[in-house]
Amino acid sequence: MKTDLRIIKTQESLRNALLSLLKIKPLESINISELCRLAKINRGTFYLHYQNVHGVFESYFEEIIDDLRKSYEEPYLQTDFNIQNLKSDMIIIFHHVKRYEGFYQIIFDEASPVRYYYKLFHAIRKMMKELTMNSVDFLPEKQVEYFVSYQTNAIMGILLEWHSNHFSTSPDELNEYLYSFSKLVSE
Amino acid sequence: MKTDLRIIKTQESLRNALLSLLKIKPLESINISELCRLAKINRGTFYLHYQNVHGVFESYFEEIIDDLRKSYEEPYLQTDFNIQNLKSDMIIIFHHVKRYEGFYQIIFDEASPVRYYYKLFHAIRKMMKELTMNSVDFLPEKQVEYFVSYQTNAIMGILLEWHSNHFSTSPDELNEYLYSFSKLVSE
DNA sequence: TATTTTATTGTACACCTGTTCATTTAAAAT
DNA sequence: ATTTTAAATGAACAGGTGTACAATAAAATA
Repeated sequence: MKTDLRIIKTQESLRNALLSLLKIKPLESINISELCRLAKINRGTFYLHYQNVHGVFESYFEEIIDDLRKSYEEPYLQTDFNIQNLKSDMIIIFHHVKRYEGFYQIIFDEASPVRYYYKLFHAIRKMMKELTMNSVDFLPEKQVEYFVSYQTNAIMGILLEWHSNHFSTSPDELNEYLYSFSKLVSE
Repeated sequence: MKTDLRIIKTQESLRNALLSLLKIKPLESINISELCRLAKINRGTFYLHYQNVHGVFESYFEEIIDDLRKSYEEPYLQTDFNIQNLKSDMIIIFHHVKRYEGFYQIIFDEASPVRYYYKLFHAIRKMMKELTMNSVDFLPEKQVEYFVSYQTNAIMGILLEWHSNHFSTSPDELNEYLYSFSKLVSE
């Protein structure tokens, strides 16, 4: 059973309207009424699909996250599922964020709900868990969960620093850093 | 020149009203009008002090962060500025979050602005920088900044995991984990 | 094509928001 | 105690919010 065409049309209009508005003003300043006016959608209809403007943005962000997931799976398909080392896998994240730099400016904006941060965190965490699961199987399960979150968020710390300098470092340089940091930690 | 008594009274009323409301409903559902009604403050007056409900909460959070800073400085005063090792310093953070568990439930709530996360991040980062500065002076400055953010956010990853299990692990246990993870990373 | 289903619309309502401005009132300064 | 300063108030306004419901129109189905 496929989705009603009217639903697709409504959601597309709203997304396009949001993308247009984002080119001229920040997300926080966009309200439902003006979004609906631009999208030529009745305001009541809006509430049949989303709760607020963030809902429209979030549905777009979910597709961007899907793109990250695909980037992660690709190399495995190519190399016949040979597990590569953690560091060379993480460069995928830096390239992904760089590609959608404009969006990640919004994701990491102070006013954005921390929900966006969590969405990215969980996407990266899932990769991280696959990569580290085997190497820490001597740890109790609870501790493994903590370790994966610890590792994942360390990388997100690099993203935060990257954002604070307006993504002015290259993905390759960041990957070098990441590699050297993991050598550094336990001296 | 000290603050006008009327200002203090207004801000106190609003804070008390917010704390009362937080006991019965989530932060996101509290609006300015009801907050002012409860605080017996004219709504126009509210805008002379804050932009939104989060502003009232944030001013309270800043004092909680100050408390963390003080906890961090204390041991140095006691032990005559002997720099202890990184792990034993970080347990302060776990105890702090546990003490204000109710507030950190809100700070880490999906709907909260990521600004709160950043506030905590920067407080911890400042401690982390002091603690690691000397041991990585062979790195170029830019890389040091990345490393400090990497290290800081790793610890915040533990806090995220802690929050997701409703702070059910003890601070001492978390500190054990943190210690073992730093041994683990570069195998 | 005719019929059924359901998404969208238009209208209405009570309430919230952010701002302005003249007036009142309380604190600070003399 | 009186004057000066400035914070708080109350009223008003245009616009946004979230919800409800009957009417319309477009898509799916037979």
